[in-house]
Amino acid sequence: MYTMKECTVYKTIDMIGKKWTLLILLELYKGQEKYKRFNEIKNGLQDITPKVLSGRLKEMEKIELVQKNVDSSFVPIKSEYALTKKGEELLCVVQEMKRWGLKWKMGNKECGLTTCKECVL
Amino acid sequence: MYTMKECTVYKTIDMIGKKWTLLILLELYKGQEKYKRFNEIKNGLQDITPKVLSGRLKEMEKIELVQKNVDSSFVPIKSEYALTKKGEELLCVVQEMKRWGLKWKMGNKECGLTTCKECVL
DNA sequence: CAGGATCCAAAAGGATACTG
DNA sequence: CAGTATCCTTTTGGATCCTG
Repeated sequence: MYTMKECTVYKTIDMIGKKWTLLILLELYKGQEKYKRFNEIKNGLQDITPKVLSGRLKEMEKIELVQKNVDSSFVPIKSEYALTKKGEELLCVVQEMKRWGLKWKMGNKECGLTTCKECVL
Repeated sequence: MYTMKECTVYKTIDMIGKKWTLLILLELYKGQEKYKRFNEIKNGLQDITPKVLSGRLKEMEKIELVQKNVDSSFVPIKSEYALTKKGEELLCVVQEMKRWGLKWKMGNKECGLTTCKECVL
C-alpha cells in the first residue's frame, strides 16, 4: 500500500525543508570560489551557531548535497565545502521559491531576481 | 543593514517549509472539485492529526494560500477549503521539488512526473 | 581554525478524548 | 462534521565553553 513516506515530494521536503539547509546551499553558491571554509559560511550566515552549521553540513554531506575536503596535514586543520552536482541542481527549486516570493511581495525591494547581491540567484 | 530575515528566500522557506504545508497544498489540488472538506483533506493525508491540520490550515489561510468558506446555517457545520491563486502558483515550486527528487531517485518508482496518481503534479 | 560537548529553552508534533 | 483541549514526547535550536 501507498504511504506518504514514499512520496517523492514528501521525502524531498523532509530533506530540504529544515531551517538553514537551503540558506547554506545558497551561501555555498555565492562568489567565484567553488570551495568555502567553515567560518566563511558561518560569517555569511550571521546568525547561525557553529553547532547548527556543523550539524546541517553533516546532513547535507550524507545526502550528497555537499562535498567536503579536509587537509589535516596542517595545523590548524583546513576544511572546505562545495556543492555537488545534486546540490547545485537544487538551486532550481530555490529559484522557483524566490520567483514566487518576489511575485507575491514577500521580500525586500532590493532583492531583484537577477541582481540581488545577497541571494545571487 | 541587510538581515537574513528580509531575504525573500528565507521568508519563503519559513512560510512553506513546515511539515505538512506543501502536502496539504497538493491535497487541495487533487481531484476535480475546487473545494474540499476538512475530513476529506484529513483522510487524504492519512497520518495527520486534526490538531495539526487545523493549525496548518489557519496559517495557510492567514498567508492567503488557502481560502475558506463556512456555512453555519446547517448542523453539522459545513466548511470548505480551496487554493487561492497565490497557493496554486506555489505548485511550481513543488513541481521543481518533484522533478529534482525524481531525478535523484528519492521517490517511489511509480511516481512519474506526469502520471503519479498520488501527487497529481 | 573547525568544530565537539553540554545544558537548556522553545517549538513542533503525536495521541487521545471531547463537543457544539 | 469540524474542529478544540490536554498532555506528553521529540525535535530543534541557541548559548556557552572547550580543544586538537
